[in-house]
Amino acid sequence: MTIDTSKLDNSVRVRFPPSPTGDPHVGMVRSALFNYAFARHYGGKLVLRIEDTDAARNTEESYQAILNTLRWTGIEWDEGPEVGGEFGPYRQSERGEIYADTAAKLLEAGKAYPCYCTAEELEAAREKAKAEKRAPGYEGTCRNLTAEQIAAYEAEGRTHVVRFRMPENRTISWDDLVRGAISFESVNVPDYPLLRADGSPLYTLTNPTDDALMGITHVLRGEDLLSSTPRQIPLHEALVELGLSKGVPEFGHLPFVMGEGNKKLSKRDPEASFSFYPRTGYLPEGLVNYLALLGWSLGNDEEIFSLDELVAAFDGTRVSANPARFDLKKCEAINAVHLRALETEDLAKRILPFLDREGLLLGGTDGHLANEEEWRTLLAAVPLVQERMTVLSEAIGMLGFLYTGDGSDARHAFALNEDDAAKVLTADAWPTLTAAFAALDALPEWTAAAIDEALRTALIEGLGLKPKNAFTPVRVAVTGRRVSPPLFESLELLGRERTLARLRAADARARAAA
RNA sequence: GGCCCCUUCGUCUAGCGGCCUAGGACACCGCCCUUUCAAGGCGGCGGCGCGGGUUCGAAUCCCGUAGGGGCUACCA
Repeated sequence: MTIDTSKLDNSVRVRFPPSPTGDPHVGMVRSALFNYAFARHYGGKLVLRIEDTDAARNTEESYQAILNTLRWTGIEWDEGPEVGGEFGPYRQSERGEIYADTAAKLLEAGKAYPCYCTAEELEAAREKAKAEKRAPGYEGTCRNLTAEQIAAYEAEGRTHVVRFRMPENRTISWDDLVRGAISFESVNVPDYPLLRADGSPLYTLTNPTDDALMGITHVLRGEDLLSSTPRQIPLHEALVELGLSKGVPEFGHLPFVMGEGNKKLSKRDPEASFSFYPRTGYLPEGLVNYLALLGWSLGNDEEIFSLDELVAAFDGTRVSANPARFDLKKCEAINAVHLRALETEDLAKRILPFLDREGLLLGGTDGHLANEEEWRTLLAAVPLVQERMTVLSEAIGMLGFLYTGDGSDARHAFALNEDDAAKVLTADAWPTLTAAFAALDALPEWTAAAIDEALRTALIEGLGLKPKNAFTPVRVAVTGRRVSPPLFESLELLGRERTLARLRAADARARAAA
């Protein structure tokens, strides 16, 4: 909203700091995307930092999934795991000494203090405050302990956490990149823990410390962290005072990505999980485009753009402060536009793994998913289905009939969709099928144009059928479904042998029903 | 409860005092095209939460109010 562009040059350094717990979430991907676009737009750097300070919740699978997610999406990080950088290491679990040292300095300077309250005592205080309708935060019990009191606690064998000492009577404010002026009164921000009783660091310490130490200039993160900003700013200031940091970063809080109802998109919703998209056959181009639209717009009426175009346009000034509802229908529609724009060969390559996953391919040599014939068929079929698809997995249903065999090979055998067959291959369909068989069996030249002419002559002129009634039984007989790619081209691709065999089988079925 | 954020069609948004009888996209509904389904074309439905101000003039500025959301951990 209000960005001083004079300060935004190639010194821009932003970061994406995921916590490797669970499946990557689309909200997380959007956050990474905005940071990436912002960094690239200003010629700056994107730092990937893994915030794995909660050993109990982190998993290696999640860590790998995050890296794979970013790669699939096309988000490249300039510093971080696997690429290194001068501010590493980039996994917080490997930065223990840095945090211990920082905490010690904070403690020594009086910016932080040991707190001997037990979890039970804190819980009791919270309950009491709630009952008395007071703010339930930490009340500063140990904020001004004397040396004697500390010694007494130690003698008791009590352990302590380290708390940050919030400044008193101060208005903490900043100019949020997304929301403009925001301010909190420090009395409403309790002293918060930096170190656990076992001495291990908490997010509250590691996140600002690393932002400071890694020279982060702009923090673009979710709105859920907005209320932690007033505690982080004084910590940043303390780090500057201690000579550990050059300055306090700018903050921008991105709107939530919502799901059904008015709740944050939860892990319950299948579309919340990033893995849904590659699996279903969304394109990176499509997902990136849609995700960028969640809280951002180009400003004109254009909604279709590439990652590069996003980078070119994303200056950080057009981010909306409103929460955005995730709309899978629109995501599909955007994806479909990108899918339709693909070159034939490109689309064919992307479809291949889906056919393979379904067991529809015999496969080629040298690790190719398809043999030459299968690949040629696909190249010819792609133009027929391209504008009928929104996601890649749909190719399975639409093209499956071309990749089913007669049972003698390793592929799935051809099978009719039972619902469609029951509706269409009825008793009165057999004359149509018989006539179609005869016309095609006699056809000298097996091309779409010739098939078209032969079927029209035999069925529409010969039997006096309406096109819809003439072609639907043929379609179901040969492709197995009432909805298929264009019929004549489909028959041409399928070939005379399989077409006639399927017509004959369908004819027999229809006669049996008579 | 306290603190903070948010509020334009069902959804995502454009709009930053007059260009707005509010524009686009998705969804939805018609019609056209058509061998199915799509795609495409044309058209339709549908919105500034409410109340006060400020102003010649407010979706746009201010105040209030209502509603929604977040935070309030020795999680991140």
